Amino acid sequence: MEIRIQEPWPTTTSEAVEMQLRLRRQVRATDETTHPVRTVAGVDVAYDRDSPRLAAAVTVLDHDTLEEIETSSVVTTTDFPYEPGLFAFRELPALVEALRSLRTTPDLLVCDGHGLAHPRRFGLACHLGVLTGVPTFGVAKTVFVGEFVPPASSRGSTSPLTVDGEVVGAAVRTRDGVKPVFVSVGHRISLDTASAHTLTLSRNYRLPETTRRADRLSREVLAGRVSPSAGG
DNA sequence: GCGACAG
DNA sequence: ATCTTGTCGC
Repeated sequence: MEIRIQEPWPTTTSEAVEMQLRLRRQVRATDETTHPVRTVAGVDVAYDRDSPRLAAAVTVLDHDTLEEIETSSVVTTTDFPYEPGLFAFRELPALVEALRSLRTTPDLLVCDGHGLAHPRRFGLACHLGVLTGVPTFGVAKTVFVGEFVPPASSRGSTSPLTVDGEVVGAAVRTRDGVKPVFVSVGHRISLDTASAHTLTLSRNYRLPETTRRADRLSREVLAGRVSPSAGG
């Protein structure tokens, strides 16, 4: 898929924050999909324990059957240190490169992390959505900002994640009696639709199948068991 | 000032 | 994120 980037990529913390504050105005939290969702992509990054090496992976699945349609991966390094609130600047360059070599343009992108449920309302999912123009949402394993009342213990239960009364996401129970995941809007989708997709994609495990596949591929590639950009 | 802090 | 043994449960 094509992804255009004209601005220089931030190098410092202040430049990164500045970019987030500027780009967040482009985020739209409403459903904008004009055609049925056929393909859903999951993205994830794996890091090497003692080197700046990292592997980014994308897996495109058929929305209905969850069968793998195409994959893409890349191994590279990063200079941007991990900093809560700015970790998108660590992962995005590699993810964009992996997405670019995709021949398919996914109808939906599922990110490993938050979207609007971020200190400046512009997490990785929002950033990737604005960069690609594709509807995105984030599914995180832990809360970053906000408060919530634990949803009922049965699969499908949800409860709002709020910051000073503002709903920034939702705690979604994807499995009976298992810790909920935290869903938030990235771009061009509503929270309800994102939550519904999360449940659909997490029928047998706590995390969406998209995220699980991308996570596994990124680790395999980083370990050298699978060659990068091998395609689907 | 202190603690918390997506991956 | 990554490092790790055993353990509880379906």
